[in-house]
Amino acid sequence: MGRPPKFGRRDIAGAALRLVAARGPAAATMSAIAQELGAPTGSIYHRFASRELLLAELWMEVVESFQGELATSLAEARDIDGAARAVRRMLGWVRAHPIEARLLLLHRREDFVPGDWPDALVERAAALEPQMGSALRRFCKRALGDAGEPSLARARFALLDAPIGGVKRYVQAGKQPPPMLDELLERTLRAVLGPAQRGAR
Amino acid sequence: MGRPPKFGRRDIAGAALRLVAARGPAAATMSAIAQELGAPTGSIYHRFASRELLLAELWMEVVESFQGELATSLAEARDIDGAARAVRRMLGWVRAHPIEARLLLLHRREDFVPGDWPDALVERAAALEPQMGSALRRFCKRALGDAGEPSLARARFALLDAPIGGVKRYVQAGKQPPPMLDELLERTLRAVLGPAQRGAR
DNA sequence: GTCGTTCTAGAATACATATTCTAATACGAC
DNA sequence: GTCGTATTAGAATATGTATTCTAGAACGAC
Repeated sequence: MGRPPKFGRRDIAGAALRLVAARGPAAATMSAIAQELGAPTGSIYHRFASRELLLAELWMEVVESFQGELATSLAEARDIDGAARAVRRMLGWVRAHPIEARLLLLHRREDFVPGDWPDALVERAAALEPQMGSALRRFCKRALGDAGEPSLARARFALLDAPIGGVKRYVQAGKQPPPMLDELLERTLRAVLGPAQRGAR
Repeated sequence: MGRPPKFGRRDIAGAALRLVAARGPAAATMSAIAQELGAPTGSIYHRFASRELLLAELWMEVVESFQGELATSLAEARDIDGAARAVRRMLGWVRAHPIEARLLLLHRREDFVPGDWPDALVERAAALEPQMGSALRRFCKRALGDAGEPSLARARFALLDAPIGGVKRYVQAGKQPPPMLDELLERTLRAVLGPAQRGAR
């Protein structure tokens, strides 16, 4: 019953994603999204109560995809080699999702959701922080035998900050991260998390 | 002659900087800046022709400060130890300029200057890219004996991307980067740029 | 003191954007 | 075919922001 939808949530979110990737969140105005989609602005409001909700959901989906994969592969990592695999998989995600990577790595949450999360998403948002945090903590305990703050900080740097910092340049340039980056990040990982002086034979 | 100024360019830029650091570039509206300063909006236009010009100049100044210091200390680096010193100095800059660091590291140029640079600043802007680029290239030649793209990519990662990625977390949190970060970044540097298997000994 | 000039003050304007509203449509159920 | 309804369509509205404009104020020169 009722007229069949011509523009679904998926389509709308997709149009917004393309705009964000190409010209940043500020460019994703309701009229720009509508135009990108060939729809009137009114139709968008049949699917999303507000622009904020639309962008918030878009952001959330991308973060969940990225972080979900990373947390999963980190949960499987039982040692440094496993961690190296997790980093490689993160790069794999970026290579496989260049558009989403631009949204995620080139912009901040605040540019999508200024202030607090809309009520409809607080629960999903609340699940995000602990997921990554506990994945890291467990990994530290398991692979390094210690989940104290110093170890945690090391792991955060080697598994998150350095990889993200390293890959951002390529995402920004619209290029695929080169294979060499995998190697650089693995070296970094071993230098930071590896046994202190294993090199001495 | 003429009425003495009550609000100078310096004051205005300072107010804008505080707003950007605290709530992002979008929050630095002309009225917000005026309010932060206790001035009417009109006065701002006596100093800056437009909001775009104001923000562009602010951004430019911070980038010049940051990059100038980095390029200088990189120019002095004659080997890996020198590079490590340069990285430490970069962290020093961040520690000494926490507000400016927030502007620089937490936001993108596009959030300040959408599109091309205003005419008044194209020259200054044009000088920025080559400065860093040639500093890196010279360093590679001098310290690594090779300025090919692979070496350059390594140096960019070890000297720019990894440090920036690592420090951003603390800047975001409004905290000083801990001393441990210096150590992590130095390890990274040596792992990425150092002689391949020096460890065997 | 008067004049010329540089500035403060803040109201008025122009414009862009999110959101709402009213009407028209296209389909399934009957 | 008629009815009910979810949807398209796009004009109308409300709000926020950059910018401009008009007065008036404060100083130095003379």
